[in-house]
Amino acid sequence: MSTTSIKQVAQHAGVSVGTVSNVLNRPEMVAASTRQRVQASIRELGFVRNESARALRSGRSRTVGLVVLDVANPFFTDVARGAEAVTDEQGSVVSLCNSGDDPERERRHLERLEEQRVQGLLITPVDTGSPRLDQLVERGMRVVLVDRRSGRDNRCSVAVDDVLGGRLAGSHLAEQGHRRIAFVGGPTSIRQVADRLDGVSRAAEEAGVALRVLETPSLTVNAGRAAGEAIAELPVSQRPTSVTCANDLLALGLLQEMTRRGLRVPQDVAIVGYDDIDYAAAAAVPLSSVRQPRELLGRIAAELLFEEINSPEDHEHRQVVFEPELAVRESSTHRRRRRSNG
Amino acid sequence: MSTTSIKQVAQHAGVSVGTVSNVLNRPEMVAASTRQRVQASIRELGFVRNESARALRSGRSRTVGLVVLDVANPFFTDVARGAEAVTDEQGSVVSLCNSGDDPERERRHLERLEEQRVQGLLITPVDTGSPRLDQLVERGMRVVLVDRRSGRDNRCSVAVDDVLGGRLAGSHLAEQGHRRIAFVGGPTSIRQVADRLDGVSRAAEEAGVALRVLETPSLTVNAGRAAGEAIAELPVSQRPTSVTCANDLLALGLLQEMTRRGLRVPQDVAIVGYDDIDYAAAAAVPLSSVRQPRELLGRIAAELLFEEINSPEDHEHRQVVFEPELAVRESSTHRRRRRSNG
DNA sequence: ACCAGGGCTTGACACGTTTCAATCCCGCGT
DNA sequence: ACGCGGGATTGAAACGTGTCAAGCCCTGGT
Repeated sequence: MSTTSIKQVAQHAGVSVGTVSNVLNRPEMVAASTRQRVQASIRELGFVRNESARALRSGRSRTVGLVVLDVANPFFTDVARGAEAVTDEQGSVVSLCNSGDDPERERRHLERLEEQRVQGLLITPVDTGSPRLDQLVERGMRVVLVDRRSGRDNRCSVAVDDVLGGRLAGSHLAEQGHRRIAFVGGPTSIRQVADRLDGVSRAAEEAGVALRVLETPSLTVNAGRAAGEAIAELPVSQRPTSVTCANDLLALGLLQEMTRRGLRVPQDVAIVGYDDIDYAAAAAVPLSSVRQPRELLGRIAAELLFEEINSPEDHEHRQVVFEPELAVRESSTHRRRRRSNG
Repeated sequence: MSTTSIKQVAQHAGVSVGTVSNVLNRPEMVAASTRQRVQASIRELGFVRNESARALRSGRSRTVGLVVLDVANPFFTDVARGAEAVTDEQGSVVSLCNSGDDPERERRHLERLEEQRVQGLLITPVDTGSPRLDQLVERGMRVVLVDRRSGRDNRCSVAVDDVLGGRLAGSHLAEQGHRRIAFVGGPTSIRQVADRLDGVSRAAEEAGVALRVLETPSLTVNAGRAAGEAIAELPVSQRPTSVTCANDLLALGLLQEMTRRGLRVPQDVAIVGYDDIDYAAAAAVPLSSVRQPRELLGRIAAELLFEEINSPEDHEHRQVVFEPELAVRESSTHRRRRRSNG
């Protein structure tokens, strides 16, 4: 590997290491002629700064950690994009980690990020209840919760009102005349899932319609297919006429399985998804879905984090909550409607 | 931040720093009683190893870089998953970077990864021709090209035969009786795009059918919509009856736009995508697509990299090429066929 | 001629580890 | 009683950088 150090540059340019360091970090402090000579040596020797040494010496890295539940989920990639934009403006870099909804993997990532001495952490934790995060905060790690509300007031959080989102979906279906509604999603240990279910069930209660809950082991297309199988095999008299899914991947899987079995959407079963990912509108039947400001979520989370990093003294923790909207499309409306635009 | 160092642990446990280091790295070398005492101190003080210092001292980090063109593209997230699995087995960690197809962002990422002294690099470069990568290799960086064949023999590469993929798509369409075929994709400076086009055009030539090329500025759903607009507005006599897209995102956008304008797929325009992402089969009209072993691509790339890292002397660079397959679905077949399974 | 002051440069120390030769201690064989 | 071997521990050096007090030289003012 490129093993040239500041010392060799110094020797080559006939100056001291301190001067080279100054050229790199405060170029205005060094005389123009010297600066040029040093820069020439740097180029000639192919010198590359050693980030480990810099981090060690200055006591802090230029990295923030972003831990998400599923990198393959477009929701999180959009969040990541927002977070990365802000981080980039701050001259830092994002270390993107995928917990895959597995507490053990999450633990390993957190351990590593802490060893890395990252500046801070943006995280959608697998389990909100775990004390691990609190311990991190107590040890001085700056943490912002993403897509999750903080129970404590010792950190910032950026979230979307999932109860409201669930309610939007549920009451929309009730308004469409559905009397048997199902909710597909899980595991309910995930806070978002629980909140969305909560919203749907409140809406169902208010409208006086029955709610059936099908818990899934994960939030993937495959789990959606499996749920679709379960629903399709119910006797028609018991089968729900509409389903709210905890996210779009489930909804897409469900839709796919329905179609495969010859059940029509929305006539036989109406479907509402959650997240409004790009593929939702492009699905076999354009999917109604609860839309969240994904990229903004990431942006704001990162901004809060850097606010805390840059002025720790007069920073006070905030809990930001966005409101979702329902994008109504064909999968949940009986009358076929012409879409006004793409 | 947790600022306890090995020195403080040593003092607390009444041993020397060397011993603490040994407890951490070669626990079998230290007497059981001492080990337990040290471990107790570690827990009590909440000590966390400083990765920067370790990397500096040992001269190498435990990180490999993975630079992709688009993290939001499921193709790359699957590649990343494969690469991460292998990296994880090796006790290292992946730093996932998104160049967004922008040479400048790619440059910044490479610079940072080099400063980071990463163990190696898995990369799908924006521009194969750029000398930057060669310079990196010359400076001793271990590089494996992903989804791209290496012109040089100074590094490994893992790719899929894109010419073959294009040919599969093209001859499939010709066999279906199409006489006017279009190719949608771009920019053609991207090697994959050029190769796929090459394959399609060879197939067209062999079958003696006309090929029209629509170059797009990027490989996104939106670009697909725009291309769809262009195609739909051609006079029917000139309009291609089938389209091969350079990736599935384009195909989905194209499909969406066709449907919006009342053109039927596949009757009016047949479509074949590329990548066979999960959403392809779930699209409005299930999408025919060229399937690549995405996760395997990432796995093998990482395995080659670690082979080179772990035994640099007897490692010889290899160019691995996988063969793609065509997944035929409704979007390119005239007769409706029942899908055999999900 | 001398001093003050300011612009540049230097040199040494510190950051937290790992590594390794040197040392220590203890029990065993003679 | 003595030396020896070997396991356990120590202490110091090094990794590459940032920082900062101290020193250098030169100019301008008196």
